[in-house]
Amino acid sequence: MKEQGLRERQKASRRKRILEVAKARFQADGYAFVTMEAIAGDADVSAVTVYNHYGSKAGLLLALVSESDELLIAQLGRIIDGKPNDLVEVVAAFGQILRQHAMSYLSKPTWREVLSASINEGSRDFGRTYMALDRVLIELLESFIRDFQARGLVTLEIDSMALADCLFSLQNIRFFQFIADDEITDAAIDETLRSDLRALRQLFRQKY
Amino acid sequence: MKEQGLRERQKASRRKRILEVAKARFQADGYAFVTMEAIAGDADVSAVTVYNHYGSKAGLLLALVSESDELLIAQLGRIIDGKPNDLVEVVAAFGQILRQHAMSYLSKPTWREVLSASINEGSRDFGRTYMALDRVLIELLESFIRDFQARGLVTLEIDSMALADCLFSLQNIRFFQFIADDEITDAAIDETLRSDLRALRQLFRQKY
DNA sequence: ATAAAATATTTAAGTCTATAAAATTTTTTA
DNA sequence: TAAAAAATTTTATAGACTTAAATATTTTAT
Repeated sequence: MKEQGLRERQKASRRKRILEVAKARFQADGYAFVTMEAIAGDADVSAVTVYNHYGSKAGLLLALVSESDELLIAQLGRIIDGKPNDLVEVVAAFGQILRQHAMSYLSKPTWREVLSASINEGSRDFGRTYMALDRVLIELLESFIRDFQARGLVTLEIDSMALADCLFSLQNIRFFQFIADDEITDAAIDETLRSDLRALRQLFRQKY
Repeated sequence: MKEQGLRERQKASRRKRILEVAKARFQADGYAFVTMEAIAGDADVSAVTVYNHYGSKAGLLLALVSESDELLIAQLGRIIDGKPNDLVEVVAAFGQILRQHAMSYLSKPTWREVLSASINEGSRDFGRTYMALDRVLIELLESFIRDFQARGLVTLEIDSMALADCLFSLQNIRFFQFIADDEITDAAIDETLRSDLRALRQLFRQKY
């Protein structure tokens, strides 16, 4: 740890306080109904200070989301403990944990704001923050694939990174669809993802 | 055609005029810099009327995008004319045409607004409009797959709809990534998509 | 210890999207 | 031709976001 002056500590504590009250407000009243003024008021700062720290209302949301990551990663890591023998099951479990974690944290409408913002801010600072989470998840999935390779269940020929990226992406777009539609259930998306992998297996198993 | 009263015709013509000036303005000045007032002014209506017709600025954009569909579908339809023997090539061509069409119509920043809005409005009216386009594209891809099946290149065992949905989705998330990042080239995404399919083929070819 | 520099926050003012209600115009219908 | 219906405009308002200037407050250099 490097020496922190008073100024830096104050700034960090203000920043933390803003995020805390934002989370409480979002959960209590729902994202759309919370004004930036209200958050600023709760945190005893001016609205402009909130903007200085987080850039936008969506920025606050993205900061909140990336906060919840350690927990998610720990949960996902446990998939491999069961020594699964089927990669399809791993991908399905991966998707399911992601969706359940997401739903335990925010509602679908609020997640839509998150995804929407992450695309819109794609190239900018905290758009990248969100992308960085994806990167971590892909690396986790890659480690599972390498485990399969080590156990002789997946051929070493395969570029584990490419496969991880692809399987994660497939899972991810189904996650998008899950979030986009209020009616779609977790079970329905799970079945879609399995159906995806089934179709791909059938396609590539045949020689042509 | 059913008989249209004067009122309906006036409404339709106003609606059309609004979309036309919006398109011109967006292309000339860039989406972010165009105000709703400016569009309304160009179309000789009040700003509220623009909102009445299209709901929001993003709504205008989505209406514009779905306008360009017939052309796209015609172009995509031509893929099958070359009688390709490799489904991977079909998917790659599909993605490439989609990206090129998109880029000829709007810039990446503007497309980010479109995608962002389509997620955010997921459940509502024109969020569905955008989803409907996806549906059409999936059906087109399915017809290609059935063509492959008819020619004995793909086993009849496969649920062509499930495969089309899955392959389109994979292509689609790569499209999202293409749009999200200003730096990524068309060629890079093409390679990623091919690498996806390569990895999947290697995975499912092996027996396990 | 203190003046100067650097940093962060606040105040104030304004732009733009979006919505709502009331008033107005125009077309349709009886 | 008067009443009803439909669409638009006017007016007013909330809230996200931005910018510039003013105001502390901490840091640093003396």
